[in-house]
Amino acid sequence: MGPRRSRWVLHVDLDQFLAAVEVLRRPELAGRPVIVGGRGDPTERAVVSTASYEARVHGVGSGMPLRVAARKVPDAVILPVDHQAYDAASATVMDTLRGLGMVVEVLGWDEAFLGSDADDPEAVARRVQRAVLDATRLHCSVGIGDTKVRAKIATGFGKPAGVFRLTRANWFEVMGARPVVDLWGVGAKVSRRLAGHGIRTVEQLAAADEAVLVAEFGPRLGAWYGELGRGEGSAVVDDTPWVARGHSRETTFQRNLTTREAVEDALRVLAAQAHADTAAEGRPVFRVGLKVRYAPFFTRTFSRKLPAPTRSLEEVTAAVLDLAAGMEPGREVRLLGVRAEMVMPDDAPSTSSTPVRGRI
DNA sequence: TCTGGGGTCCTAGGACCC
DNA sequence: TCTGGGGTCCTAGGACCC
Repeated sequence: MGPRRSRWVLHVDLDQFLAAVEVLRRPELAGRPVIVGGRGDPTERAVVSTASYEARVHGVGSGMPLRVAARKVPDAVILPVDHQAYDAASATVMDTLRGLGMVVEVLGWDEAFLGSDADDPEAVARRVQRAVLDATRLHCSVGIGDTKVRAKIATGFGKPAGVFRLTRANWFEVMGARPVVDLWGVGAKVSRRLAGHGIRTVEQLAAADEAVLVAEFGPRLGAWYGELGRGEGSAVVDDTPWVARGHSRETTFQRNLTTREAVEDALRVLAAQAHADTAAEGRPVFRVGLKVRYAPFFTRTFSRKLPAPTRSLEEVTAAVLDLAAGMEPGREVRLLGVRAEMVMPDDAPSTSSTPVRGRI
């Protein structure tokens, strides 16, 4: 179908997705605090990917060290991340959404935008929830908006398993007095920089002088933050399949690496994995990156454009090892990562209008 | 509390060229 | 001898999202 502007944007978000999938295949876990993260071992260096609502009431959330989560909820069931299981569940959900006859833009494992021209979007939302539940036994929440930003933010007010409508008509009533960090695309850092200009709430951001925002954040981001405060932005839902810019593999070592040989061995493995991901797409690599996190927690990146795009693992590996020559000798290494950026296919869409576009 | 892994996009500064 | 202005490419770093 391609990009479509429709009357309504619906944002569909599965509730506690990873934990819900785990509970489905282990029904005895229903009602218990379930935490999914790392290899499921709270003594390891790992963080929480998803916690069930029963675990969240104890203050456990995504990104929290597994060790800490386990201490907060001693009787929690801690499970390893099982990519294959979530991929499969996600595929069923997305196929179900596509089967409803609307444009579907997949945002990640557990999220999608839908475009609808219906007179009664709440009825559409309920139909979506029913279809997903029937097909997968998973619950989802649906945000209804007149822009993507509003639809996305609306979903949070619908959770769990609800529907919420956020449009130009109620944007300031609902969001105006809230802190800017509640906006999709504003994090702690930007929030702090905005506070430096006396901008703390969504309505203050909406009314902010664009020249001030541009001076602080640059031409694109500055203008975009202003729009964000007003809930404005794209309402185009695009089902064009996503084309990855690159692939990366990184590992946090359970024990820091201390020798040159250990670093090189690890880099060969990571380079081979990243290269395999690009090879699976049949696209050459034009740039490689190396990420190093020294102990205790200091991160440095190196990258280099290759003399010419290549499909060769040997060339990718050689470039990575060459970049590693820039590492500080003698410092303990906590994490290593390798990134391979691919040549874009000729028919790929150039770039999006939305600066922040994280995907899983 | 001691901080994962896989992504994306933006900005800034220096090099280089005209 | 000192000094322009603009454009593009490259790399590092920052911020955010799920």
